[in-house]
Amino acid sequence: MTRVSKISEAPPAAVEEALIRLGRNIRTARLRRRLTREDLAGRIGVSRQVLAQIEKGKPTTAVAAYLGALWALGLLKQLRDVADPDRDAEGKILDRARSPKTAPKRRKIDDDF
Amino acid sequence: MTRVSKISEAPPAAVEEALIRLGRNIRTARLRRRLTREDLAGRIGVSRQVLAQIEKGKPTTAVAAYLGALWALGLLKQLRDVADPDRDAEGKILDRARSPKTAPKRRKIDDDF
DNA sequence: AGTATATGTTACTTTAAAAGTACATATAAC
DNA sequence: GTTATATGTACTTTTAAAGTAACATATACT
Repeated sequence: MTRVSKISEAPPAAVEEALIRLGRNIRTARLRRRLTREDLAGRIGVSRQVLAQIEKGKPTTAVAAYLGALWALGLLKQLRDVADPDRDAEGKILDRARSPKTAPKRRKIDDDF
Repeated sequence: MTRVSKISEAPPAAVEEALIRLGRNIRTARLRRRLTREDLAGRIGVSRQVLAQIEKGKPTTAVAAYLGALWALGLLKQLRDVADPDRDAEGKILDRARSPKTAPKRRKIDDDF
């Protein structure tokens, strides 16, 4: 970020809620394990301020910091199936028979006549 | 990032693999939906370069950009249960009966005498 | 209650993320 | 094959993320 993206500056409600929920869950997991912010932050390799922001669901924080928190809490495996193609029913339907290496071409200018 | 964190600079293998897998899955979902990087990036609100890095699993990219990609692909709901306290069996066991607002105190200096 | 520790918050500095641009290459469609 | 579009890559500028430090407040424990 920096020259912060629109998605980070004003995330859609669904994204904002997902971040807040994820942060809250990380906090709950930390407290259950009797870890201080300083402890967990140290294990992750970030400052305790960054961990505080993760627990608040800050959008601009590095994805690795979030995953690192899950990892340090032993919860990373729960991420394995997210966006798994085998589970993407919608995608399977759309993907009728092909697997292109790039998206199909769409012609910028609509055929006009 | 910037003054890049240890977790981003040299992520543990499990985190790195999770990022690469997630990025690859996002790419697969995009192609199945016949979306160009430019299209999807536009919907997310990031540049196409950032989307390219997401698809590679770049650790330092903002978490909101990743979640935004899942959101724009209709895959965000799969994240709901990640780190869900109700599913955190390990945490439940550790959390024998209490729910403190801060971590318990541990005494920095070992009782010495 | 008192005290030590945990967490919240702010200010400052350093540094790289992201946008924007340009050009090269790869792929799809013909 | 040709051509148009998609993707890869490199560069510059701008700006805020993350580290560090300091201090205030909240909470846990006795």
